[in-house]
Amino acid sequence: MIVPYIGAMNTIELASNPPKRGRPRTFDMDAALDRAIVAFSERGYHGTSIADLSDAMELTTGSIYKAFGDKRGVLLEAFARYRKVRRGLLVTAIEHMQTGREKIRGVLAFYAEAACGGSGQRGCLVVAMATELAATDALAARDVDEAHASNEGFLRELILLGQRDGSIGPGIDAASTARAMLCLQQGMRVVGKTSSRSREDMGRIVDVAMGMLG
Amino acid sequence: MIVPYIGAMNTIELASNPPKRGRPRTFDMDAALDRAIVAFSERGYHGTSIADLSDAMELTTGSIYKAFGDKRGVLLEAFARYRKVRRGLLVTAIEHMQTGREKIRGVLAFYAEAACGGSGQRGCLVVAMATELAATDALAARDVDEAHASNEGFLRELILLGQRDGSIGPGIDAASTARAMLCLQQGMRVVGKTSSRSREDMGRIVDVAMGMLG
DNA sequence: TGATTTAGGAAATGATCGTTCCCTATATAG
DNA sequence: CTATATAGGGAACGATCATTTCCTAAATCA
Repeated sequence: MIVPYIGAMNTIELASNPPKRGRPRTFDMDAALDRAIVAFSERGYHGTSIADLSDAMELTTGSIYKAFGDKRGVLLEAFARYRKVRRGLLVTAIEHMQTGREKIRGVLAFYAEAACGGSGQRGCLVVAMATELAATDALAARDVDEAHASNEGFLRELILLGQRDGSIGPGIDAASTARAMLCLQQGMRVVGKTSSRSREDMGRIVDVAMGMLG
Repeated sequence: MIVPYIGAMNTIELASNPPKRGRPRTFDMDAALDRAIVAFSERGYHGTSIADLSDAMELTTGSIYKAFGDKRGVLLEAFARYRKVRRGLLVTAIEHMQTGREKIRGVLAFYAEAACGGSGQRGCLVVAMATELAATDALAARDVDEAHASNEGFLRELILLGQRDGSIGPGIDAASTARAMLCLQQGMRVVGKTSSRSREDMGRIVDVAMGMLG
């Protein structure tokens, strides 16, 4: 899915026009990855065996290795899709909001909601990869760091937007506040894994966190 | 270490005066657990094999099973010690501070410091257990939830202290603010795993987070 | 059509996993 | 001293792990 950058035209061509030789793939790659995301998020990388993935993705062992190379390949592709899908949902969730301040609240509420109930217990793949693999897998660590930097940057831009539209005071340090909010997001996903806290409890966290905007 | 509850006197007696029959233990239990904590925090539960533990704890396979029953037993004891040690260090770090507000800052700074550099990459055992085991191990999930509740309660009491000593305004919702700060703590440990952020960056997160106290 | 290429999948493989066994060592109890 | 109880530790065990192999199926290319 993610192809190396060569140039705009080539990248698009390679991504959307894979070579049409041999028997075509019959399973739905996105659906399979979505199921892998659930498995890895719930049980972690080492806690998910190929047999588990085979069950979850509804693919045989051979097909998994044919399509992804190895177990780590499944994780890396699942991670890339996870980021893409979650970012898409997040952007949709806040695009109708008017001010930078409201959008920031929307982002935090998006994570608070994800940290509740079933999706909360399922957990966040970014958090799972960070805690389990960052220390031993350099590529995984880079991916996690990229995801964090991206999320932090997204928040920072929204704070700057809020300062331009006047909904956030000019005295706020956008970079540091974005970083703090990134930590809050990731922490909600950790706390949500055991979810003895209600949706209302998580919602109030958002209210409190908005205090960081002055 | 953990003994079944029989009665207050018996419990204390058993815990502090283990029966003195048979060959006495020759290894240092706390030192061994400290090494297990490092191993589990770095690589996670499933990512740490008995052979890894044997290397880290400087104990043979047989000795580990003799002393802890099984791999999960090592984790649970390591977790208990992790909580005890960290709480001790935290209490010491803030006891000289005068106001509730200052103590809260001290707590956040304690976690910010832990999230930096080597200890940041090593990671937090509470976070590791939450993300990897909460979904599949009910006892581990309960332990994590207890740890979170304890940390949240600790913060809440400090906020209430601050409201009594006047360093924190009476309008602050102690419960929700404590919960938000718990998330921030846990999130710092997640982000700290890839630690491309400097000690100064983490320090500024504390400044921003203090804004939640009004 | 026949050659080539890629996908799907069952069975086999070697490595590593967590765990147990068994023997020795060292303490206490009588 | 003998019996008993617990710790230390190496070797062995069955289970499970990730991965490979090999065969069939289904597409394109010439």
